[in-house]
Amino acid sequence: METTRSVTGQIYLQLKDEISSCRLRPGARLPTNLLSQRYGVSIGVIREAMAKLLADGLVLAHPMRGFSATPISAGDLADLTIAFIGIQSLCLRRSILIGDEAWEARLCRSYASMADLAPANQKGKLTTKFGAAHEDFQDALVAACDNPWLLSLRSLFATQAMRYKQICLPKAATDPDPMGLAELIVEAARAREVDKAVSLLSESMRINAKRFQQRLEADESHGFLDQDNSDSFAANIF
Amino acid sequence: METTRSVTGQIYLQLKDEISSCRLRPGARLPTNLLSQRYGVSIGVIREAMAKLLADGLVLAHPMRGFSATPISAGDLADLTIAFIGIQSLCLRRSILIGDEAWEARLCRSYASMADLAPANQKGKLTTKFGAAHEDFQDALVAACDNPWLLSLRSLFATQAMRYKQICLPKAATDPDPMGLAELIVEAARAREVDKAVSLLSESMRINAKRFQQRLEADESHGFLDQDNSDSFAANIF
DNA sequence: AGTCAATCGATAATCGATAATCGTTGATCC
DNA sequence: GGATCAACGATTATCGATTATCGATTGACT
Repeated sequence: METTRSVTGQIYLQLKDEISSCRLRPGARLPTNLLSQRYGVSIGVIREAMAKLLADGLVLAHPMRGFSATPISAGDLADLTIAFIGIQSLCLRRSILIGDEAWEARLCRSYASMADLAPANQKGKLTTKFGAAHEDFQDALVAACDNPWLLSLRSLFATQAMRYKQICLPKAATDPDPMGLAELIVEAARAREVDKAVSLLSESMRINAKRFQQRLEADESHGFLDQDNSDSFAANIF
Repeated sequence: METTRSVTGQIYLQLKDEISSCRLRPGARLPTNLLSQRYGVSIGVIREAMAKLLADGLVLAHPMRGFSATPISAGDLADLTIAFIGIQSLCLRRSILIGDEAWEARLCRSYASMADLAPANQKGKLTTKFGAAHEDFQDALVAACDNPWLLSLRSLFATQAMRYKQICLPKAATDPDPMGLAELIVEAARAREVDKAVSLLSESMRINAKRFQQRLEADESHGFLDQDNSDSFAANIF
């Protein structure tokens, strides 16, 4: 989309990053005038960036009352997980169906480099390196999927999931089995056992989501995720 | 979204309608200045509406070269069909899983009113009434799905499919069996035979898409869908 | 004559200011 | 004393004009 050259595109990417990383807190109001002077651009640019973020589901529009970062909640995570698993499964199905040797090779390579980083991860904290490797592995699984619609949907959900990762990972319990079912998934995928691969991947995603879910529910019971911190939104933003 | 009250929202809906109905031809350029004077609003409003249409996949953005209505093609229809079937299946699965008696009742009602209109349709031309009934039937199938993500994806694809309907239906061959597999689908859904219902619905959608596909390929071989009519875009728009 | 560069017209992207809208506060009335 | 309404302040939505960018055309140079 060559979004990096236009001012709007740059602002969009910055805001997307700030919201994805939860530096802009879920539920926080996003006044256009404050943002425009913060970034040194006009209000129109901010509004246009907001429109794109709206499409990503990263912000909510309140008519005549501006925008806010979309809140996160245990309930939304549950919905998101179901939908994400569904899309990822569709992509994987198609990927296995039409993937060639090159796809298999990349998948194995990706799995290997993730496995290399797993021991380091066992120490207790998830390194960003391992996180990146895990994402690369997920990408490799569906790399052969040729359907642009499914792929764009997948990246939509990946963006959403990112926010929950950022919120939950630092506080979540150590993953007892970071490699999960990865090896079995690779085997099933290479053997073109579609249903098996899909159900394994689904199970793997469900397990991960559950850890986040528990973390979120604990937070919610303490009111940590109150979306109504509108009075201190200025502090939230910067 | 209360989109009807703001100027941007109204313009968005108008443009969405004009593109969905193919009154704004696929591939046609959409110069912001022309549109702004056409609708009597500022360029900013047009741009903001474009951003939303971009999210709907109804327009394409060409950096520094404006917007155009997204082209349609046999290839895109093929991709779209696969993705749409996938999403619709996910919605249907969930709908059958948690649908109650009220859902069953609505489904039967919807099927009945479609069946009532089928004989009239047999005469040769698809009435808009039957089309609406068919859409209502599709909605009723997934009405019990409670996942907002899946539902919004479904409406996204429904919008896309609308364009192909508008283009292909008037020229397509008469549907020999307009009711398709509807009755079997209803039976399977009510019996909670998830896999059966899903595969029947998938098959039904595939058959429909195939008719459009053939029509499109015929048109493409005659060059009717050339996207490169940029010189006469003004004539295209109005 | 062919190729490359500078210029020109057309169009898109951005801006600053204006108009419209909402929530709130304070005064008035019951 | 409590409730209602009106004016105010804050914030958003919209506009028209300015600036930046693109593609094509013309002209010079090899």
